[in-house]
Amino acid sequence: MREKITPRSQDYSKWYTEVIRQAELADYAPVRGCMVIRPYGYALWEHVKEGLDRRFKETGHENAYFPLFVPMSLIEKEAQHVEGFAPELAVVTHGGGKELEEPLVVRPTSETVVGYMYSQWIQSYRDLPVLINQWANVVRWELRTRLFLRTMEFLWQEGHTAHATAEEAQEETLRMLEVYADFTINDAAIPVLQGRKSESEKFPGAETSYSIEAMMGDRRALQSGTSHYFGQKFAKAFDIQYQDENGKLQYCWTTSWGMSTRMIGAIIMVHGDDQGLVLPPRLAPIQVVVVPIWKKEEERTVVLEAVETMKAALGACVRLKVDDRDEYSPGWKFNDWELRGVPLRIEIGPRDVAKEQVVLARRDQPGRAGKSFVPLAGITDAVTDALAQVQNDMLKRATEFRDANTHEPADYDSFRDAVAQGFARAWWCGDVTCEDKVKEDTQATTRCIPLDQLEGNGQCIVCGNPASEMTIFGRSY
RNA sequence: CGGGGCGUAGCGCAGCCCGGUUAGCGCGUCUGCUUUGGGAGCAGAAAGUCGGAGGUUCGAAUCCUCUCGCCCCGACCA
Repeated sequence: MREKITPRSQDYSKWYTEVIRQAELADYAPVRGCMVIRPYGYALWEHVKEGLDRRFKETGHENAYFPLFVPMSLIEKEAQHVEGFAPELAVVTHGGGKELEEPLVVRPTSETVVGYMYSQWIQSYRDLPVLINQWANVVRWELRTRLFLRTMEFLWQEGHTAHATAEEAQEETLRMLEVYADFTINDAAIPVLQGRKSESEKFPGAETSYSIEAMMGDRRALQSGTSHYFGQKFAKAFDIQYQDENGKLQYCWTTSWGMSTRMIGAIIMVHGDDQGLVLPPRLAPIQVVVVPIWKKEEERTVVLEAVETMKAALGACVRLKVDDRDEYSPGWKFNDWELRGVPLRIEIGPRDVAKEQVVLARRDQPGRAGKSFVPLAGITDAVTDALAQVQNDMLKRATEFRDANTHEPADYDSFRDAVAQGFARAWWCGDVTCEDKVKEDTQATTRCIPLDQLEGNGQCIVCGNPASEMTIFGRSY
């Protein structure tokens, strides 16, 4: 028998790890800080990928692949970029039994190789914009790791674009931020705040960084996607130039944006409960699980026949799994599929077959509250409606939770309380010393400066100086 | 890198302080029978270089020295 999961209230991080391992999303690898993504976890990732990839294509992007190794000299071309990544680089110094003339960095991100290639591919304004995405793995030598949230190697997607004008590049940066928000809200059912990163939280080498920020079940923040505007910094470092309509040589304006397997961590922490995972229907590898129930052999035949009929009707429109394993009892299966977060469960036994109905149970509403009887005749509509309803309710619940834990403190004392319990939305002058003070006092950091700002001005919550922007503060992962 | 915890069967642990012959327990696994509407029962079976190296001893999971690894908490980060 599988162990009961540690309740979230008792030890949130233990709960998180246990859910991942017991639901078989991932496992620890023989290398410290690395994980194996198991089939169920990978299936979830594949749905994340599909949701994003479709949106990238819809916004005009193409996929390509750049190499894993980056010559050290390329990494060093952009000063702030090296500085930011140097401490977490994995470097290959030997190959084929010999010491390499130039060490190869295992990419922590690909701006540099991409920049190098773009400088060769881009000659004319007619070559622009270049809109490329790649699905890849990257390595960052993290000191403290956690499954999905921060592993040494992780899977992600990184978009890299080059444009003829600053405006175009800025538009692209915000467009992709919007794509991330759209995916996260509508597919992952996770409400997010879109905003700009402070100077200190910026991506190394970026002119402006944007992120989407979500609140986890323990009220901490998770940066769930980023989009960067580089201005001409990378173009100048990598000599990405084009000739404009007037024959003048110009540097490109570039962007990059990424979302990673960390998203899976967000899904676990935003929706999960003490029973385990709760997956949003749009991304769930299995949307509906059918648990047939019988006592006698003849009942088994009748029940399985009804299941087959149902499968024929439903299988075409939802990702359906029939759990006809003989070795487990129905109760065991209920618990098992709840742990795995399957959004809907159909129970069907001899009594149901006789009444031409099934029991439909919602994962997001545990116990009797989430159960209802549904006539077999209208099963397809009932199931698709229920899936849509679960998806909606999950987003609604997560949004209510976040809003209930987001405060607008009036003074620094209440700000400290607010940030200890969730998010604080407050005026901030933009000065790094205020940011540092907050971090020291409360461990909280600026998460982002939301794009949606109220009219007017206020006073910095820390120093009292005039401030023109409201900022979200919170403790983060 | 600082602090804490842990390495004994697939998983979770006991045994260690106080050395003793075939190293236990629960879950899981396998076989058989009975079961199946919220984590089934009985019977039987397989499975362990006690993280590694060295030492002390007639004898080491247990004592000593060294070492490797992992997890959790802090500083750095998608």
